[in-house]
Amino acid sequence: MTATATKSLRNRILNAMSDSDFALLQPHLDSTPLRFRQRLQSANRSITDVHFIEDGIASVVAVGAGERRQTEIAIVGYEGMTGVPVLLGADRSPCEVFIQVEGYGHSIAAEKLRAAFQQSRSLRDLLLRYTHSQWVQASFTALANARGSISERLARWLLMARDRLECDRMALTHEYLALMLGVRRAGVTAALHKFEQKALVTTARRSVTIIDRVGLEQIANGLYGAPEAEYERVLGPKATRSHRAIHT
Amino acid sequence: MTATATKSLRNRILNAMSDSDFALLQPHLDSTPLRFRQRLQSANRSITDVHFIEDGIASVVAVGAGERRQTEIAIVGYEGMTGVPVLLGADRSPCEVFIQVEGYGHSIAAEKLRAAFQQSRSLRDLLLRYTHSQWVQASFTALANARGSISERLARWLLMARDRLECDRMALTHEYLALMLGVRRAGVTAALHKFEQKALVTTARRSVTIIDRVGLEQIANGLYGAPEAEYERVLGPKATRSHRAIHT
DNA sequence: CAGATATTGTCCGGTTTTGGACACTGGCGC
DNA sequence: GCGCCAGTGTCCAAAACCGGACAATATCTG
Repeated sequence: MTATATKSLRNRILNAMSDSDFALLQPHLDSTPLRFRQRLQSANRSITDVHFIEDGIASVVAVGAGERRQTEIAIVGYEGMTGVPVLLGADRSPCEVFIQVEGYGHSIAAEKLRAAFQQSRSLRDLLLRYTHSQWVQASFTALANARGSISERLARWLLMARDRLECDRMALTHEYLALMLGVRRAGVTAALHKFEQKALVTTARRSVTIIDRVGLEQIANGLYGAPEAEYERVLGPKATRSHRAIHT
Repeated sequence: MTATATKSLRNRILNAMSDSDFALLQPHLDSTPLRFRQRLQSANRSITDVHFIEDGIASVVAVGAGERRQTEIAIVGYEGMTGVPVLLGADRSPCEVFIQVEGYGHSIAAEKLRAAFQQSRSLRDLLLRYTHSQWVQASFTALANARGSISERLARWLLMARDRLECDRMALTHEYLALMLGVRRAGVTAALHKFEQKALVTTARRSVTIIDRVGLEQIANGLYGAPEAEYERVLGPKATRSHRAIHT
């Protein structure tokens, strides 16, 4: 709260916690840039630190046997955090986490977070509620993958990304989208063309811009919405408190 | 430990916990049958009680908009428990849980479990480690749904069910398997025929019997194994302690 | 034993997706 | 100003899968 170099926090988890809980974490928080394709966690390797994201998008990806067998499980933006396994007492998991859209966040050493997690019941409750919402998101990813067409899944993905970037224009390649959805690159191209014909998005090289959000939600056909509602339900309304300040 | 009506516990979570943690739960545990198709949790309705399964299989299913849009996220047998959202501080979730293969288990009121969860650090750690393993299972379900063929997914499912029933013969209909995998019933029939031709299983009405486990693992093609290994890693080896006894 | 019902076997056409390939293009570095 | 190349548009044949339907066979009920 000193006058020098304060920065407002956007991360909704950090914002939602009590002052005392925040005080537990603040000494250990480091503001760090999140560069494109930066790997925050590797499969089956110890998770050293956890990131509360301020801007950008991180992907949680399950990797099976064989390099081509991977797909996105969940995405994390300023509404969330990476490293959920740390909370659950697993120092590692068979999933990778990497930055899909660059931005920045606040990192904290896994042990420090874990210590605070053990110390404060209210912090624990908050972080576990977020864990629940991420679980729900993963569940609906599984549902979307089982029953959804490429168009439906792509629409869902674009909407989820938009929510987290709070910006209609997203810099992504078809190749990357295909990797995330676990489909062929050409399939993404075709689906985007359909969206463009219906005036739902405009595309350019490395860029997709949403121009009809409601239309996309209709395309997503029920695959978008439930996890988002669940997040709001358990993490409370967006503006519970004014943005917290942090000095850097 | 009285001589009358003691029953050995098979549930691996109950078996893995310390005596004192078990003592916290035991007064509230009720042995209950789990009947076929019994619904243990409904989507978006308060979870009243949690089940530590002793025998049988429960399915966690995500239901989207439209009745046909549902698919299995995770399965739970004697290695686990239902009601993970209760641990995470959410009294409900947009998923259903119901009994897929009948058996029995020990139920406990959600508030009682939650109270014990808050009271004992070690109990909390254990239950959260299980939560992690269930998350990993759900992640690989999402991966399987995205990238796996019907055969691969069916092989994975049969192996997971076999692990939980510890029995090679399973009583299930193609219709039900199709519902779980989120595919057409005829697709399951065709895949089972392929398995039968390769002498991996034998089938009968309402019955599938695994006769070549290793062969099925090969069919599953990397989709089976990782979640199972993660469970063993975080929940410890199977026979950490002798089976606990409970009087009923 | 005679339905009635549940379950499985099978077939169809049509759609979606895949794997692989190749041409085109916009923008960057030199 | 030119070449390079990541990124995109497009095509093909083959496979997988779907929705729907109907027949055949177990199993159950009375």
